[in-house]
Amino acid sequence: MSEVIHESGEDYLETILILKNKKGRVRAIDIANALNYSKPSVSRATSILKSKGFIVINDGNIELTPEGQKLAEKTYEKHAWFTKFFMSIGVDEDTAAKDACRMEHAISEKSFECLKAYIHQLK
Amino acid sequence: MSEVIHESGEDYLETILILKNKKGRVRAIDIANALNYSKPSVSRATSILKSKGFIVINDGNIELTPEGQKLAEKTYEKHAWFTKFFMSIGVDEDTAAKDACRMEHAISEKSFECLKAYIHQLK
DNA sequence: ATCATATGTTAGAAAAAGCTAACAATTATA
DNA sequence: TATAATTGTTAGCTTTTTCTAACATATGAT
Repeated sequence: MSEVIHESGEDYLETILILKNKKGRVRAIDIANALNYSKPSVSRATSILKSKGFIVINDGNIELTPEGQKLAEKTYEKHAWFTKFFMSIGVDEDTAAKDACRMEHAISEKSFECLKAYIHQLK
Repeated sequence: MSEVIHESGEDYLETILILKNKKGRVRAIDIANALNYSKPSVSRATSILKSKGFIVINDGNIELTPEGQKLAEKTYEKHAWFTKFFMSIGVDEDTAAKDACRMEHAISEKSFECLKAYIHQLK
């Protein structure tokens, strides 16, 4: 019943956002393919996200609520920023992407803002 | 049976290293107090770490094996580095410490080395 | 309209890592 | 030494998040 979101929940929301922007429409199967998860895993995850108010499902189409959208965007921004930043300092693309996937859940808003500002001011 | 170490395993090893350096001797109860975990949780975790060859237990004294020591040091170095770095860019101590606790598991050796080198070269 | 393929759900298992309750063993004090 | 306190372990539960197998429902092509 808790409104708490877990790491995997953030991953699902982020994936939904990316798929939405890429294809317009998001079904459970698209998430399963994107994350390489089984259909039942996605089915369960989406039903939890729905019950917590992060998504709604109309006719099989999965949509982010404003709250879900906000969270997804925050997560995605961190993901994109870290990927780019790591690559800019010499990390190979593969490692950069993989690490970004974890950093996006590990860093707080506060530290992220400071980090972005610090790196930005360098240029 | 896998030799894989998980995030929580790294936390235990790191805690053992810190306690060892602080007090010389490490018992299960010390870990429980340090991490605010129950005794059974520590009991189980140490028995797993032992079976994987990261620690040995003599007479109730928990000791890192060379492999355990190496991993603990790597984790601790990341922890210390991130804490200091975050604080240096304006993050409050509390947030810096909490974030470092997660970053230490999230970042790869590769990215960490690049990051350290990049920040160091700035000065 | 029927049959095949694609999509979604239910049921039940597993692993990881925490917990409490209860018991065992050790250590320390009166 | 006997009792009390501390430390460690066992058993069994919980949550989170994955899985497979089996079933249900939709979509789509002949």
